[in-house]
Amino acid sequence: MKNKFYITTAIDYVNGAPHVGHAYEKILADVLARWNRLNNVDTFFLTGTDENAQKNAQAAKEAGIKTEEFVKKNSAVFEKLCNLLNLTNDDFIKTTEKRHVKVAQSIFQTIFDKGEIYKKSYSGLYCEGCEAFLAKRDLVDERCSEHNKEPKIIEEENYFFKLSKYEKQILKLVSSEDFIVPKGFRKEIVNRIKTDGLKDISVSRPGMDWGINTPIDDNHKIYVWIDALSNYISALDYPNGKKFNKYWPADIHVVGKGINWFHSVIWPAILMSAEIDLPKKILVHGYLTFNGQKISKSLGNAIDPITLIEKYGVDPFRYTLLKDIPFNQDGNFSENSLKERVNNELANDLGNLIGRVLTLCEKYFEGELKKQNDDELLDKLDLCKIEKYFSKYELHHALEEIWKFVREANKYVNDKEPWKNEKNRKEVLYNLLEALRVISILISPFMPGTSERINNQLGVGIGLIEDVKFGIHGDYNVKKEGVLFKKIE
RNA sequence: GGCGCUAUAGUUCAGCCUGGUUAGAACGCCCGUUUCAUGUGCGGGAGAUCCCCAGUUCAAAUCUGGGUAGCGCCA
Repeated sequence: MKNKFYITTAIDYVNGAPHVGHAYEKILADVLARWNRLNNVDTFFLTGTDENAQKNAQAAKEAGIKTEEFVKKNSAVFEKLCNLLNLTNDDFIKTTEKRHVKVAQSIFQTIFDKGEIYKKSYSGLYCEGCEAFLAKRDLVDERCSEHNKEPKIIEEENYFFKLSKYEKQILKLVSSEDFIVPKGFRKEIVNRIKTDGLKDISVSRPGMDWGINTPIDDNHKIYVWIDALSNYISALDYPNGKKFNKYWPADIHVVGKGINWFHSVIWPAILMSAEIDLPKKILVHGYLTFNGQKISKSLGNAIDPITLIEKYGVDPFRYTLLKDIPFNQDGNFSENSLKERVNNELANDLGNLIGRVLTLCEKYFEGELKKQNDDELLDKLDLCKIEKYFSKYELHHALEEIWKFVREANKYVNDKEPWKNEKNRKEVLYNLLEALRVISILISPFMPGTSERINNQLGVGIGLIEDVKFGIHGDYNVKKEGVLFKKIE
């Protein structure tokens, strides 16, 4: 009874430019969104930016630009990235937007009215350099490791959310096999709750000049939990929007492993308190390294994905990220690997297959092929396996399975030798065209642009998963249009 | 410190949950072969102390315990 699919990415801080890791998360979500659309599921895909974070204000200050302008400028880069990545996101939420501010405040108010937000004084180690409280482990010789300053003990009043009240319910939620995937990340959360329990958390910050005011106290801004996380429902026009009624609860929140806790524990507790349905799944992915090195600005290797896309094209970029990185592990993205994959898998295996088949069709039949009998080439495709891999989010395995079929098709051309065997030439080529049509459908979530180019050459429209079988199309009129992938170097 | 993840051919990974054929694949390398095709395709070959130690078992890459290394999370 699955008739809708709501998927989100985390919203990104805009204190710097997007890096490959941002691109990876968005592509991952996009492939899943596209896959659901292929399966005729009404899909809503959301991504966006977290603009209210203190980090952004700090970065703006360092850059000597007004925070509003800084945030607007940087946010636009993230939005541009979404376009360049060819994402099918249905909306792009920015947390400075009115529609979001309204919702964040109303959730804060709801929880406050319920008596689950209360004021308490809090004392901690405050570093003036960081403008933030530090934990003991951040200290080296009693000093802030970054600023080499001794932190002050500061006492301030904050509003706290009674997270502790939800310990039992949250533990039950996160213990479920379906909620946090993959299971390593589930264990991490379950063990942590069992060991440390849940303590109330601060949900406001006093004396800040950037962020959303709490509805109950103008001296306090809403802290990240209630602010940023509520983007997932503010974008749907909670509480009465049509989209909210249709798409909430989220089917998948795609998040990096660093923010698993916030999504698996804090966010559900906030929703419980506000009496809103809970998301169904938190899909946690690992981190990327780039050319073998940790992605960090200080190392200067936070290579701009926009540059990479311009250099290599968006589909090779999408393909390589998804093929190279096992979804439940950290992975490395390297230009060298991209080059090898483009040359071998895209240009040779797939591109050449399409080239040779279309050339044969044009050479012997001028591109026109009437419907023929099934030669069982398509039986070599294991769609069930591909579907299984998608259901387990093992996209690199899904791709591998599709490529097995590509190789089968190449082998089939060799075995049948249609340039030699006139007798069954027509049948063989027709079966190959059917194979290409099916391959185009299957790769469309990963490489939508390439899929479209294949479809154009085959003279077919956009297909769905239900079209992945022999004999759907009828007669073909194909036209070869150059090579699909140029080799690199 | 606590918890979790990872460790398998030169490289990137699969297999581990549900122990049992000569531990699979891709890339790279070597050899053969083909021309419809993008120096493309197909076939074959070399290449692995399955991180270490111990245990369970008739049997361990797989299960258990301990270690080592890398990474992550700790509100």
